[in-house]
Formats: sequence, C-alpha cells, structure tokens
Amino acid sequence: MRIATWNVNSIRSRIDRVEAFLQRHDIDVLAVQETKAKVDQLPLMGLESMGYEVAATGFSQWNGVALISRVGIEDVQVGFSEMPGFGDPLVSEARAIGAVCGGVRIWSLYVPNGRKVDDPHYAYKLDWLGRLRTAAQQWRDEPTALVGDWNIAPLDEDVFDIAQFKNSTHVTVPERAAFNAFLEDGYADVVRPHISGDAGYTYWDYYRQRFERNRGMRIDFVIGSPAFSDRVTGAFIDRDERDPALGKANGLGSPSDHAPVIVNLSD
DNA sequence: ATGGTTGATCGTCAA
Repeated sequence: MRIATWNVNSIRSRIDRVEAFLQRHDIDVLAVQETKAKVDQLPLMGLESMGYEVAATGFSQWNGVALISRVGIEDVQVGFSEMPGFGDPLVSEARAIGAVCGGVRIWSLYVPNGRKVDDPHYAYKLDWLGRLRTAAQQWRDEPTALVGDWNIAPLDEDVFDIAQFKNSTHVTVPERAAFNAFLEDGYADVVRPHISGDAGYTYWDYYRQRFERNRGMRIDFVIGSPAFSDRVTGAFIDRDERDPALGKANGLGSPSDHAPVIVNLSD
C-alpha cells in the first residue's frame, strides 16, 4: 500500500495536479490539507471515475482537510472537540478527519499555523496539539498514521536558516515539545530515516523565489504508531510537484507551496 | 522591519 500527504492550497484550483499525482505515483490513500472548499464544492467527478472515495471536512476559507482513498473509507471521524473561547467549533473540527483505509487508521491533519507567538492563535495551536495527543494515545496500539501539515519544524536542520526564525512560530520550544510528545508516546517520524537535511524540505514560501533557492522547511509529516511504522518500507518527497518551472512546462498552473510526502507500506 | 506570491472572493485576510 502507498499513502501520501499533501497540503494542496485549494483542491479546486489544483484538481488536475491532484489527479495526475495520484496516477503518477499509484497512490492508494491521499490525505490533503487546505482544501479551501465546502463539501458540496469538492471536485469529485474525476476522482470517482478513477476509483477513489472522498471524505472531507467542509470549510470555505482555508483549513479544510480530506481523505481520498481507493482502499475504502470506514469509520470516519471529524475533529476532536470544540475549542472553548476560540470561535466556531468548525474552525477546530475542520482541521482533522480520520478514517480506516485499507486496515490503517489515517488522520489528515492541518495543525493551526500559530501566526505569531503573541497571537491568540499560537495558544490555540498548542492547545489543539494537546487535544490531538490525548486522542492519539487511544490509537497507538493499532496501525495508525497522523499525517499532514504540522506547521512545526522539529529540528534546526528542518529550516533553511534557523537564525531567521528567532521569535518566530514553527520552531519554538513549546511547539517542538508538543511535536516530540507524540514520539514519547510511541509514535515515530517514519520519513526522517529516508531523508537528510535540506532534502527533507516539504514547504517553500511563495515569496522571494524560495523554491528556486531551496530555502524551505520540513513541516509536513507522517507520524506512525508502532504497528504502522513497522510496515514502512520507504518514503520520498515529490519535490517536482513544487517546481513552478516544471509545472509551467507541463501546462499546469502554479504549484502548491507544499510538496507531497509519499510512504510505502508492506502488505 | 519590510516585502514578496497565491487563493477565496471581490476588499481583505490568511498563509
């Protein structure tokens, strides 16, 4: 089985890329983030004709997530719980959808960005991660994968220049501690052993030709329970999908600012 | 400190 995670930055504007990606890499389950679409706006026709089923959260702004699977989608669950004091519960619940696909529980996650360390959204991010951790402890003894855009760079080598991230979100001690808590609970970063340094980047800002200069970040992860991690036989990042020049040459529009992460599992 | 780019939606916010 082959699974992937990809922050697509609008599934409607990039459905051609999504369908081509699924075919090019023979993907069984794709977790997507930042769908930027309500459920009734999802472009399903092509996906269904390719044999995929879709489960998604609905939110029209920026934080919808989805699972696209051709090995079944069972026991769908959405979100974790309301975030007291942080507006509409949809804001938190639209960030996570989980289902059993091909015998594996997969969660597509869009961890809150945090914006600035003094922004209420930063505290919301840490709180949200704490709730995710509590929920994830219940699935640790099953084949489970927590995949998506974590908006955290756990190591200094996961950003192009750690000096530029002083006082910035994504690299703070509390965010890294929140990430490491999953590893302490028995989950593992199953892609780390297959990449090194700047070859592990999954995100490059649209600004300032960050991709062309390889000034990126590693913030998209596949975190597996022991029963999941034991089945991982390989992993890679499809950096070509982020290449604006390659996309243009292939007649495609602008890429997402994130590249897909692909993981192979033994049967 | 600022600016640069993209998407949803159509002035402005979020990333």
